[in-house]
Amino acid sequence: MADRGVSGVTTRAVTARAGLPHGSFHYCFDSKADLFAAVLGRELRAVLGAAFAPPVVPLAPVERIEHGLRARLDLVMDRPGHALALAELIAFSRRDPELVDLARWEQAEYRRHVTRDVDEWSAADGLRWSVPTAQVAALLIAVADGIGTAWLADRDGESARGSVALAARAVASLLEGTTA
Amino acid sequence: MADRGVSGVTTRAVTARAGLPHGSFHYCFDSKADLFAAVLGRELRAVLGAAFAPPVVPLAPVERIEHGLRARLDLVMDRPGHALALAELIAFSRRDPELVDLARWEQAEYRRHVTRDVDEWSAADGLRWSVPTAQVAALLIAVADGIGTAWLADRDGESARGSVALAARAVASLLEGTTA
DNA sequence: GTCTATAGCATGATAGAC
DNA sequence: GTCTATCATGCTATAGAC
Repeated sequence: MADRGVSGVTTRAVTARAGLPHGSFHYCFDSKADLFAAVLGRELRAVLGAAFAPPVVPLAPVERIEHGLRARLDLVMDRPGHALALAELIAFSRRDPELVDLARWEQAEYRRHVTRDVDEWSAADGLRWSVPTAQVAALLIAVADGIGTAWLADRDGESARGSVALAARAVASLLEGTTA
Repeated sequence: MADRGVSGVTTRAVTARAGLPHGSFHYCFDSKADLFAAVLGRELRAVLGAAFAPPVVPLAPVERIEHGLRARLDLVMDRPGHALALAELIAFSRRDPELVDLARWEQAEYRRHVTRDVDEWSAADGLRWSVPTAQVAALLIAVADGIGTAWLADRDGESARGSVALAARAVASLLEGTTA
């Protein structure tokens, strides 16, 4: 999928890459939709895990936010084909009722994770937000997603990193008692 | 494409929907890739046009930014199938060298437009940004994109509008001489 | 220009030998 | 469980009648 895109994923291509005969496909997966569901589930869980794997060192708010956004961007920049494929698979899966539920659930879970993460370090540093942290989390996720998507299109790393730094400053301004 | 996704766009489906015989396809378009290029080009130009069609009334900076972001979000919310199809087509087109150049060019053009727009109303109101406006534009585009994508997934309009309002406040904090 | 018919191929899935 | 062979279908594209 990373090499040839979603449309390049045929049962034949999959088994050929695995060095297996074509017929073996259907006793590993019931159908192609079944394979897509498995891949989507695994990848969404991987993104969810990776986003919080490295426990962040103590940092000032702006740096902390920037660090989180950068981690997401690095994930995309390190494996563009991979990120591209996942984006394509997610876009594709929005048509399938079963897949869309899976993606939706994982996304809600992701948002809960980010919200809790923001809650935790804000509390630890005695910081207060001027809006509910769930809303801050939703914005952070949207920003990270948008910056990653933009980079996938223009491959302009400097611009993407600039957006990250800028976004971190902007979001940090939503902390109470801050001055721009 | 809006109804059945990119994979549902077959030469047969297209001609059937148009009430034409199948053979007519290839004297309207050289190939299916040709059709995709035409659709992508038209849609990208439409987005580019719509984003600046309604000349905004005099507003304070935060409201002005919020208005712009809302306009983009409304485009998505008004025609989810349409937005979904475009997102899928863009994801798909990143595999094709010819299509990717088209998308890239239009995206650069879009960024130039937004930059100029920000420049214009900032100058008119005598406002100054603490970073180059091109960077502000890149962030605005990423934010708008991310919020739209999030809404396409969860269909939570309240959350999306909240993100827009929040993003507007956050971005406005990048204006010089502002207090959060 | 318009349309029918078909070539030529790739696909997802399965039947059935071993 | 493993693999070959094949089915039935759907696809893009084109040839050729009118």
